[in-house]
Amino acid sequence: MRIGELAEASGTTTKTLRFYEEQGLLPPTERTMSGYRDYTTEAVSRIDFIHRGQAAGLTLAQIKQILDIRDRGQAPCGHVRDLLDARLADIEKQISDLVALRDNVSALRDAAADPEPDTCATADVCRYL
Amino acid sequence: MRIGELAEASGTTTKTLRFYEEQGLLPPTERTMSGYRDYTTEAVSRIDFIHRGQAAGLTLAQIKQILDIRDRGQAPCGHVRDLLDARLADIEKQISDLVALRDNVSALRDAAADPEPDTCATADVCRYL
DNA sequence: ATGGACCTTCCAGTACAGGGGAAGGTCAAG
DNA sequence: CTTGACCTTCCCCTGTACTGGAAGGTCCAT
Repeated sequence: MRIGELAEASGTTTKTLRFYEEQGLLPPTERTMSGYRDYTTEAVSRIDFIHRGQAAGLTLAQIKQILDIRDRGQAPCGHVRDLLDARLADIEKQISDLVALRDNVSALRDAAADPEPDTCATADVCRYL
Repeated sequence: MRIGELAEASGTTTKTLRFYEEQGLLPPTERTMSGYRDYTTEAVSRIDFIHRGQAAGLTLAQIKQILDIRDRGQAPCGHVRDLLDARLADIEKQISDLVALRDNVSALRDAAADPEPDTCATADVCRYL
C-alpha cells in the first residue's frame, strides 16, 4: 500500500502521514526498490487509534507514549487510565474557566446593549470594556 | 516615563510593551535625545484597556481594531458590541464542545476503570480508546 | 573611570499539528 | 516517447502572544 492509498483509507493526507512518521507515531516502513513507502494494513488501525486518541483530546505526544508502551510489548492500560484522568481534570478546569468567562463577557455585552453612551471617556477607550 | 517604569506601572514587561508597539497597539512614542522611549501617563490607561480586553477573551488583533477606531476619533461602541456578541457565541460553542468531550472522555475513563483487561487486542493498541 | 542598571535593535525560538511548494525521481497508459 | 499522477526529500510558513539573548549605547553614583 502506497502512502496515498493509506491516506485515503485512513482519512488523512500524505503530508500528515510523513509528519507522523517523523514524530515517531508511525514506525518507518519498508520501502519499494524505488524508495516508495510500502505500508501494511496494520498501519490503518494504528492511524485509527491515533484519531481516537485525538478525539479524546490527547496530544500527539501523549498518543505516542501509549504507542511506545504497546510497541515495547506491554499493555498500556494503566498509562491510558492516568492520561484520561489527567485529561478529564483538564477539561473540567477549562469548562469552569470558560463558564466564568462567559458570565463576564455576558455582563459586559448586556451593559453594551445600552442606548448610545452619553459619557464616553476617551481616556478609557471604551466604557464598555 | 521610561519603558521600565511603564511596565511596572501597568503590570507587564518591557518586552511586551515593545511587542505591543510593533503590533500597532501602542503608538510610537516620543524619544529622548538618547533614543529612549518616553511615555505619558495616558499609556497606562491604554495598557489597562488592553488588559481588560484580554480578560474578556479578545485577541490582540481585535483589541487593536477597537483602539484604531478610537484613534480615528470615533466611538467604538458598536464594534465592541459586535465583538462581544461574537465572542459570546464562540465561548458558548467552546463550552458545549468541551462538555461533549468531557462526556466522551468520562465514559472512556469509566470503561478503563475495569479490572485488568483479559482481551487486549494488540492490533487495536488499546481497547479503552 | 568604572560598575551596574537601564535602554536600544535585531534575531531566534516557544507550543501545536500540520500545510505549501520546490526540485526531482518513478510508473503506467496512450 | 511523453504525459500525468504519483512518489521522494527539503525547507519554510501558519497563528497566538510573547520570551530569551546577543551586541551595543546611556545614565547615575561612587
